[in-house]
Amino acid sequence: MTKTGLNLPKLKEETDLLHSRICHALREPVRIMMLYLIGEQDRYVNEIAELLELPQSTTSRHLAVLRERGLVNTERRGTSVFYTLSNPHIIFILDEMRQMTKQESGNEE
Amino acid sequence: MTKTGLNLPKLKEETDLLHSRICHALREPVRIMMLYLIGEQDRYVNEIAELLELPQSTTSRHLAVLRERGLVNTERRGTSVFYTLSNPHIIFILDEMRQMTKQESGNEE
DNA sequence: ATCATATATCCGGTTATCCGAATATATGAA
DNA sequence: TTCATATATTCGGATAACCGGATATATGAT
Repeated sequence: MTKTGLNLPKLKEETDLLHSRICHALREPVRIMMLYLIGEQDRYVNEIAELLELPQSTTSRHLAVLRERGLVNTERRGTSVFYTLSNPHIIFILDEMRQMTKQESGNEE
Repeated sequence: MTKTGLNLPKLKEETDLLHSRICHALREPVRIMMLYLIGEQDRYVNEIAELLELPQSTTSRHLAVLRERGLVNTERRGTSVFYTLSNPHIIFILDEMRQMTKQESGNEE
């Protein structure tokens, strides 16, 4: 009989949450770039579109995903909408992942 | 003119790497569960299938994704194939994300 | 009110991923 | 070799996410 010391139903619940909040948001590489850009400083939509060389509608849609998942907040300033990180810890997490993959690409045999 | 102190091309490259290695692997909640199960102890395919109540082919395909992305390694023992974490740090990262979403679900207003 | 700018949403079409049954492959035992 | 078990892969079909042009909405200035 297979066993585990993990509380599977509880872990499943938390996993579904972290998946829908974070993993889904990180599904597209450009969204990760957007988080880094916003992490550097608050930014408005066209600024991000220009830096990443993306159409405005595409940029806005990606930002909407980040917003819906709660990773960023918005703040209107005049006609612009500034995006801010709701929790800068996401950058730490991204850096950890980045670090991990960098290590591994060196370990190949 | 829009500016950033980030090295965008380099960041993009590293972001693409972390995305294809990690984010893509975490695209499905069951794959996250699999990492936790394997992180607890080395496990073979049917064991994982049973614990997660998934068909064998589905389980094997998901494990293949984790393998292709370099998150797990395999080791044959008799007729079974044991899966192991190639880098346990992934569990730390998952826990960080889990923590982050738990905090946020309490912050709602 | 009208215009210019900034952002969000809608639209259709395309592509990628997923699923699980069925099949193929690999190992060990008889 | 033949059989049983364990795992991997193939298959067609369904679903979900993506794209960017076009359009709608919101703000501020004249």
